[in-house]
Amino acid sequence: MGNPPIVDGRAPVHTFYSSKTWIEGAAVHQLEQVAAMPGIRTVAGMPDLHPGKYGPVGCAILADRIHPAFVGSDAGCGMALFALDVPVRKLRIDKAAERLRDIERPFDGDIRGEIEAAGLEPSAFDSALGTIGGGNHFCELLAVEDVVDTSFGIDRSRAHVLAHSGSRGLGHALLESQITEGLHPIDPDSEPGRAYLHAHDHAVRWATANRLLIAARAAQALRCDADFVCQCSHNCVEHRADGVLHRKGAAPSDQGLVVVPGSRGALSYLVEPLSDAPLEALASIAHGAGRKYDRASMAGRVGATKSDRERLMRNPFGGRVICEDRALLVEEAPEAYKPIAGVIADLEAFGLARVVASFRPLVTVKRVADERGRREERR
DNA sequence: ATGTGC
Repeated sequence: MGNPPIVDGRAPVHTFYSSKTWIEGAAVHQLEQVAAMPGIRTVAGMPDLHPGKYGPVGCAILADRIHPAFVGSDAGCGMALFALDVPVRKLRIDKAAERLRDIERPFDGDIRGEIEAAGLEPSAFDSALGTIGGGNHFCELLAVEDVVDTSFGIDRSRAHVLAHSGSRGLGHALLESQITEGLHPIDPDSEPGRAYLHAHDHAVRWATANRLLIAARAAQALRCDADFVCQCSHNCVEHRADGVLHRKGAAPSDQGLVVVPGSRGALSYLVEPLSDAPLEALASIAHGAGRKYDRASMAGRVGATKSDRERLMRNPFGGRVICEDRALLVEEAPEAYKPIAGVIADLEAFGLARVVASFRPLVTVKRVADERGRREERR
């Protein structure tokens, strides 16, 4: 079971974090505000809970209607993990980092073919397919740190690739269209409800195709092949028999293995969600470490000098960080995130998941400046 | 988060 629910006439709020886990009061307040809204049935807060723009991040919300705000502006955002057919010992980190820079450039392959192969309708945002995007998105080359459960076939020697990205302009346009209409809850069985779910499902499938293409580009850049391990979305909504289930920064516990990434300076974990987890967790688990500090405060925390930036371009394992956007380099510093070990410990303590394997980052690719260096000029 | 903006 989770902690005793917060109950006072509102929908029950079940939380799955210990008293030792850093949770901002503002995030708990947002959770309680959600629970007080009409038509909300149950709310589940995960150990990576933190405040968000349209509501708390790191939670699952069961409601009678669709709340586009709970899905947020990046429907379909999620993680995909692949095993590369190259052993880590054969990789030179600096060479790999140089090669991986290329994947942040626009994809110059057959985008229309990729869209068709994924069974997607063309959209106005397809030119971004296969690219990482901004914010907390990344593509990471990893080494296996430890395999706790050998039954899933994780090979200790192989390098892995983890893609964290979403639906780019597609999901953004979807939320913008809802804001125009007043951002109110929608009956899933109404015509607008069906239209939202249709556009949402399209964004989720686009985001999935995006992650697969990012990983394929990474493998191609490293001259190797990639074998699929797992993938899921942590920003999405699902019309189920028991209601409308929203996951905002929450990974599904009913769709196989899940990667719960730490910051770019910490381990990431492959976990097996447990089928006998408490129902109050709403078929969900944490989606990552969760932010500890807001973006704006990070320059003051990690410094903004040249040597500060140089430190941020390495990780504590001797790996590399490719991020040519100075502000982003600082905003997404490892210090901005909670320690992942606590999040994993909570998932295990509350019976939500167990660890299969852990990974350490070798190269994290984020923004790369384009030819004209425009992203740097803005700063 | 954002085909990220005058």
